[in-house]
Amino acid sequence: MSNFSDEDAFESAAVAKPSLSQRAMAAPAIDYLSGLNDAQREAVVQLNGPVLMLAGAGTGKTKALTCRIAHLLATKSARPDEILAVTFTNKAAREMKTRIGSLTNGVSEGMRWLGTFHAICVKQLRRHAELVGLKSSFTILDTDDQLRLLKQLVRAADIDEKRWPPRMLAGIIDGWKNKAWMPSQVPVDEASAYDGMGVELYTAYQQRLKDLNACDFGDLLLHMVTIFQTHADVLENYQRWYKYILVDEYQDTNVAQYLWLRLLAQGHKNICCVGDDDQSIYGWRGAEVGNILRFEKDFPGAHVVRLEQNYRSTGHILGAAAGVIDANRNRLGKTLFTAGEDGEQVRLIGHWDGEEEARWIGEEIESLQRGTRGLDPIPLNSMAILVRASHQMRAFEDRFLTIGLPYRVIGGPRFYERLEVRDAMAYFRLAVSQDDDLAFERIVNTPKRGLGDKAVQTIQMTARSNGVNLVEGARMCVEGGLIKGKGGNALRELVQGLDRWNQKLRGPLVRVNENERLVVIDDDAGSVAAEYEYGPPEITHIELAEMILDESGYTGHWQNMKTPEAPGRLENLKELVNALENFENLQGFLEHVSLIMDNAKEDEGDMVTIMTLHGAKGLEFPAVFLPGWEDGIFPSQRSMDESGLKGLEEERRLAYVGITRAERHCTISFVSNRLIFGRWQSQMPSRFIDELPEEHVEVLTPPGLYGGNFGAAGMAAQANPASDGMASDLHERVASADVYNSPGWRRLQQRSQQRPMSQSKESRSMTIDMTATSSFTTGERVFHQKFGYGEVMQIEGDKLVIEFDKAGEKKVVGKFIVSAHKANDVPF
DNA sequence: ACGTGTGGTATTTTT
DNA sequence: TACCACACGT
Repeated sequence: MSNFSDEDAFESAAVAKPSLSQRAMAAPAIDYLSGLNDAQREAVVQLNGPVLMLAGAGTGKTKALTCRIAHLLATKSARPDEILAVTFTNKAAREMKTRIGSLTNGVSEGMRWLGTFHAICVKQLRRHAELVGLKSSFTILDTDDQLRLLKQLVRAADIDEKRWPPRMLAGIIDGWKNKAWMPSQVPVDEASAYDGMGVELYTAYQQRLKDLNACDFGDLLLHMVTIFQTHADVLENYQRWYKYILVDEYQDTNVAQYLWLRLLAQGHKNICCVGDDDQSIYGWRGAEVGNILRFEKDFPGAHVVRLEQNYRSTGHILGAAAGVIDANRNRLGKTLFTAGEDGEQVRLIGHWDGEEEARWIGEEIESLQRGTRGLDPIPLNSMAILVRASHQMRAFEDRFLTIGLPYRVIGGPRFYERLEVRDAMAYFRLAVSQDDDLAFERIVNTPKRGLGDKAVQTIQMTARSNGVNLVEGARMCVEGGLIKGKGGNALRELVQGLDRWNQKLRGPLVRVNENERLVVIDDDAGSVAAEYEYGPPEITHIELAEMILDESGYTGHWQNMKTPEAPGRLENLKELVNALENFENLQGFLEHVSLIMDNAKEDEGDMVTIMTLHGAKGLEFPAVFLPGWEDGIFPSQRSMDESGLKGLEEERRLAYVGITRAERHCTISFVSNRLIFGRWQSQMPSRFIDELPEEHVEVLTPPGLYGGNFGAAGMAAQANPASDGMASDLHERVASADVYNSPGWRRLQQRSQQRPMSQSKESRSMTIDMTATSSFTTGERVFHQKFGYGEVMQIEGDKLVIEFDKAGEKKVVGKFIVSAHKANDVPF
């Protein structure tokens, strides 16, 4: 079937210098085993056969994993290139690589198969692309391209895009690919998804991808699984090559990844999977916790090692986390313990609304930073706010901006997902290959060239009827006079630019004469006679990139734009060009960029981190704040609606992940009233709060004269079930009812000041007004960003009359005021 | 062809 | 409330 052979596929590996590894082996072995506890050591030295390493949060899983690889190398069980080590993120892969490197004196250099699922699959697929109808030069589409393509197909199928958004189709197809279903393998009961057109469109989409010589992320795995399943010879070669297989975050694998792994491990079964079923939080993305739960059945006789000693968190934090996760059924079961101190209890506090929650956390952060309750000062870098959904970040950003607290938001749009970066990349892609129709579509009228829908359609028609790519089609349109005037001229310039940049990229066309002197030939047609070849490029790929962005008018486009975000966009473009330095050429850059969607550099300086719970997995912080623990927010209503008990359990694991990020301080909070989609809603505390064991929790009383917070929570609890009657399944109602009788709930109620309160708008806004100023008292020293320090003279609703030291008497809204004590401990 | 208005919608996001 | 996508008007 294929002409693939060991020598062929692994040629560079076959000639890998044994001398290097031998030299390293000869070097005194680093004592990597001594720093391990018993369980870790067992997981490291049990080299042969299937091993499942169940590694709880903070139990030193990466350490065990890297030591295991070091051990494989040190015992010469495998050469570096015979080890397949798979991670989910580039970050994890990088970290693993460096850590192994320091354990082995650099032997890990040769680990060519250490990487993400996707990166490794690309490497494989480039060699066997023809087996699935692709050329090895295939391009990898990002989600943006994918969506645009699907949109075209949906439109062509004459489907109502309002009722059946292409996004949804993208999700459906992704889901199918995650399950390793080719169009023909989609079960009948699912095939009719998307207005009965699901499979039909999936088929068309795959065909379109093939025509474009492209694949999406899901295809990378799917194609390799297909190849392995249909070409036994190819599979066998890989099975023989990879002597040992290691998998990180196994609980997050989807079916396609699972099949890929199982196929590769089938021979020797030397597979070591590391994971934690309690931290499986990507089910909505196709991850199957079942994969890890089933491991022992898949690999009979598997060694199961539990890492349960936690080195990260205090006893109370672990206890709280354990209490929550304990409510989940169907766990493999681990009990984390620590040799360290109990530390401080997890703190729990309720607030009137989100604004007050943000204000309180802001002050709390500042007091931790100053050092409080006899604790050492904690730098901002050691603190994080972890939210369920990114929109919750805003309240904190607003607040921190007004009080001037430095913060960093992680997990916004990623660098390579930014509009301007994608546009620039599209230009680069076209310079490399004019066959990239999607790239052309993207930039043909960016910057504005006066080419609208009609012009683009003409180009597409011309290209299609002549069987050429869009660039060629555009050329024909210009030369044939189909597109004239301003737009025509601009298009001509663009096409000429693309040709020019492509020439710069390839270098001048040359020919070697008898004296072996390079002779430059005028390159006109692009058809190259056999005796000609391209000389070395005259300019570097970095200069070329700058030239492209400049000559295309793209840089100018942003320079002329006076919108506030324009400077940032230019900044990103500069950064993009800077990133090129790490690569040999543009092609190499593009190849990697499609897979490396890392966040751009993290800002320097001492700042609080704000991020989602999902983003926080794998990280740790001395102090963690977990706001928004309210039913509907967290656990998220949507998760429960869509996935029922399964969804709830995944939310609970998310809660577990959140708590276990904390090393020493963990503060959970909830509010009684939240503005959701522009509506004020009464909130009920999260059911997870009542799963926190009482002995590990300290309930805080919020500051403020009125202290109305818990009263409000009581109101929310009463209001919610009544107004919520139509919602939800039995399980949920039972769970809600439980809240009233739970110890946690009674505790909260006892503390509450039952204030009569109607549901009317007036009374609610009045209450809000009161709490808005409730943190201040007359005579209190306060600080205002603009007016500086002052003293509260009078409180009028939500406004304060303040006598400022410098600015005199002013009336200001309470939310712009911050108590002075954080800036000055003993002000008066 | 491009800018403005309106209505519909609204998690989490490793690659 | 806020944003985005489309439809409409110029």
